[in-house]
Amino acid sequence: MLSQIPFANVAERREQPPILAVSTVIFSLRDDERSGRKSLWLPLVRRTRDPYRGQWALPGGPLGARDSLVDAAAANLRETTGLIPRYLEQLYAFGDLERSPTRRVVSVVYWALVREDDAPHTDTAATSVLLDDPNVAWFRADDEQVLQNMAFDHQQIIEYALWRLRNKVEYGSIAHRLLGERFTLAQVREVYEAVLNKSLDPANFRRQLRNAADIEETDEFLAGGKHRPPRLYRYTGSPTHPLESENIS
Amino acid sequence: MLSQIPFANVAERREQPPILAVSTVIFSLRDDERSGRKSLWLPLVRRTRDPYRGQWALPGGPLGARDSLVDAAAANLRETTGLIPRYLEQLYAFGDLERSPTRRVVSVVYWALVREDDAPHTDTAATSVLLDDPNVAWFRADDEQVLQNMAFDHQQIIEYALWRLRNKVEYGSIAHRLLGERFTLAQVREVYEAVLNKSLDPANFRRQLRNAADIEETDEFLAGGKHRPPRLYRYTGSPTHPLESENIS
DNA sequence: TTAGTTAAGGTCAAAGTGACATTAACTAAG
DNA sequence: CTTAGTTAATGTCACTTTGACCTTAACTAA
Repeated sequence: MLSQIPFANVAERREQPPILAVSTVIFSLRDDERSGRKSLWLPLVRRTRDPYRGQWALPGGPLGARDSLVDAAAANLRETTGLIPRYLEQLYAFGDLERSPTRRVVSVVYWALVREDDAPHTDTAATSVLLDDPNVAWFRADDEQVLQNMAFDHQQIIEYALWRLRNKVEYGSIAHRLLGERFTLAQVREVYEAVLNKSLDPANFRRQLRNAADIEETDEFLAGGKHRPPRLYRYTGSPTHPLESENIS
Repeated sequence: MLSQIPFANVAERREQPPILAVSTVIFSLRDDERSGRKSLWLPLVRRTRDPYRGQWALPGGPLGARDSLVDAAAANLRETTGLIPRYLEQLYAFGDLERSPTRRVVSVVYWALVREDDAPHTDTAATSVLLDDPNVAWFRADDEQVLQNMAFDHQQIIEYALWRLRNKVEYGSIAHRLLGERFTLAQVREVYEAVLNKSLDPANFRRQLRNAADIEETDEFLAGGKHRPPRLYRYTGSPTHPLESENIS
């Protein structure tokens, strides 16, 4: 594997100070024809330079000297994908020696959930890896084909982000961030079915959600379906700890 | 506040690439005369240089070019405190612009739990801030006096580590790491009482612990008390995710 | 032998959970 | 206008889990 970047020699690059970078894993909910259910999708960018030129990678870039970590992640995300997430949560700092074949890079990775409306799923066709035109595309979060051919250690990063998502305790906050201000209980259930990848009893799920103190009913209903209009609810909780949900300045 | 370090000027230092450092928050259990219960203690080191010379700080240092993040944390810990924790878990990466008054520093912070035996609580007297001799000392994790006078943003870091500890889901693993291989159910209860800072019903706590699949009884008993000898138990669980418990190489 | 102490297990009412049935309120087909 | 289809919303019931408390077991020290 050739590289045009200096310090490709291991002994040499190890003497260089580590580079600091930030990357982001973004999840969004989307209809999935394959499973019939909603499922999780994430945007990736195609690398235009070595190493891993042409392969898919997480959006990210070097940490600017004037940005805090979370600001750098947000700025980079806007530039590369056009996405403006409302909040970012720190996932993990990856710093193994051999994670980049060129220079030593320590990546602070953030993750976020965005609503379907905020996520311009520009091209449905871009869900195929075969496409060679655009440099940003959305993929199913469990698309093995794509994950296994990612640049750097980004496959592990995405898998860890998924693990964290599935092990998030708070019911309401995830749904709220994927769905928006107001949502029906059935939509929340769809979120959980997508994340946990299993069906849930609608009646029991409703009972548990309503008892969870951080979800509150509104006076509005969602009309338009071919059935009784469901009531809309609102999320009233706040992040459990400031660092678990960083604001973007 | 004077400083002998270059780039003290804000405009200047912002052009410098960020420095990468690692620090560690270590918790250990210890008898506490004040509360009558066991409580959490942590080791701090006294700074011998500006900035914050003379104040207490978390053990830590710059990231060596040859070390992975977790190895750097472990090596630094050994050098500054003599402690060799069996595992480290990544807590958070702190990277705000103004967290160090001199150069821009991004700190990847780890945390760990160590058993009382592994923690050489050398000097009981060192629990007082007034002492001026040693450069390492142990303090109660809720000692406001000390926390409020810590160097850098280390007070917030410790508070976040405590929050994470209190919100850890797994019953068994925390106790196992603070106590060792074999332990009585009452010792586990003491751990929880110390961490959560409240009393728990011994009978109900026992019932719940025994039902938790990752704790298993042994054939041994702990003799020596002035009462019926309690049975010893063993932790059989494994970390929920590799990144949640990094091995030290 | 007895008092003191903690271990270990049991009881019982209250609360919570999972499986499933019933009624409510809309749309669309005839 | 009526009826079938669909999902919303609530209720029922057996079963499990929880919190408060009691009883008995097994040791030490006086």
